[in-house]
Amino acid sequence: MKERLTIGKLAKASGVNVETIRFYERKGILKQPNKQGAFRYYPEEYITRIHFIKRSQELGFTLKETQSLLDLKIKNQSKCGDILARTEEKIEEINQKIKDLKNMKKSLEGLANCCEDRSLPISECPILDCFMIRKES
Amino acid sequence: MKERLTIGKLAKASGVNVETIRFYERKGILKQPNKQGAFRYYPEEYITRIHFIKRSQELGFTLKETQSLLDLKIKNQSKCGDILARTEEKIEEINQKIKDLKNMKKSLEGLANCCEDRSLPISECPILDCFMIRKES
DNA sequence: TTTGACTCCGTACTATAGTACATGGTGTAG
DNA sequence: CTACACCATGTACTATAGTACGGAGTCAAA
Repeated sequence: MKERLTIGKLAKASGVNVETIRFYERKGILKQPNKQGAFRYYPEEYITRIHFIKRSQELGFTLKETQSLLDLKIKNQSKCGDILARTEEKIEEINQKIKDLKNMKKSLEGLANCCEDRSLPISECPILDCFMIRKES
Repeated sequence: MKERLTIGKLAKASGVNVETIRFYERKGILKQPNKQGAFRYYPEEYITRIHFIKRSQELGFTLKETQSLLDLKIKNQSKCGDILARTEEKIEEINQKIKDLKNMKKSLEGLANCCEDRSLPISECPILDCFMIRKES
């Protein structure tokens, strides 16, 4: 055993499923390494690459966006500003999502306040009556 | 023409796609009405039902959750408190999502601040270097 | 050399929320 | 009565992010 990084060892080392790595390769997010013989043997840096993908997802980037981030990283014409732009777009997207969720929350709280007696039969539940009424915000 | 509400008219009246109504019926979210002849003819209240579903989605409920809301509405043992409980759970869920998004945002802003010169080649982009560093929050 | 663990590949399946389409049947207006 | 718009049904497809699995091939240790 020459301690080569097979897909199973890479998976264990980077904390993902073997199938996930194969999935990323199919999607073009990870490049298939040159095979020596029949198996894939990965350079060590693939561990970092997978961590990068996972971190990117934690930050709210989709796999597609992660791929484009990685593509930028590879192209040597890319400027640092390209990455910054992606980051700022994502911040804006997240701001919008937060706004949407806050609106939902406000509406739900309004509904919850409609309920004065939890033991009322559902036929007289004011929440369901309030349900269709939209706030004029 | 007896002005009966066929699926196409229901779709138009409630602002969804014909296929969507059929999809809801397959999922059990809408009950298929008794057919007179070969076609479905819907009572008028189906328009309200579809509006209810759509409103429920706007409030962050999934179709499955919407279905259980509608099920509660039908069962006459249900109490108003059941609906309130669902509403409060959903508020908690949304609070958690907002928290997660705010964490993402904070991290992304941290990354954006790493960038001092947009014209730097990507190989020297500090954002990508910062990427893997997690805040100890 | 044999065995057992691992790998390869393709395909199918999960969840969520629909959309699209082909084929054939129906209902009604002219 | 015929034409055309609409309906019924089933299946396949979209996006997102994987997971699961069957059957065949391979690598390495004993």
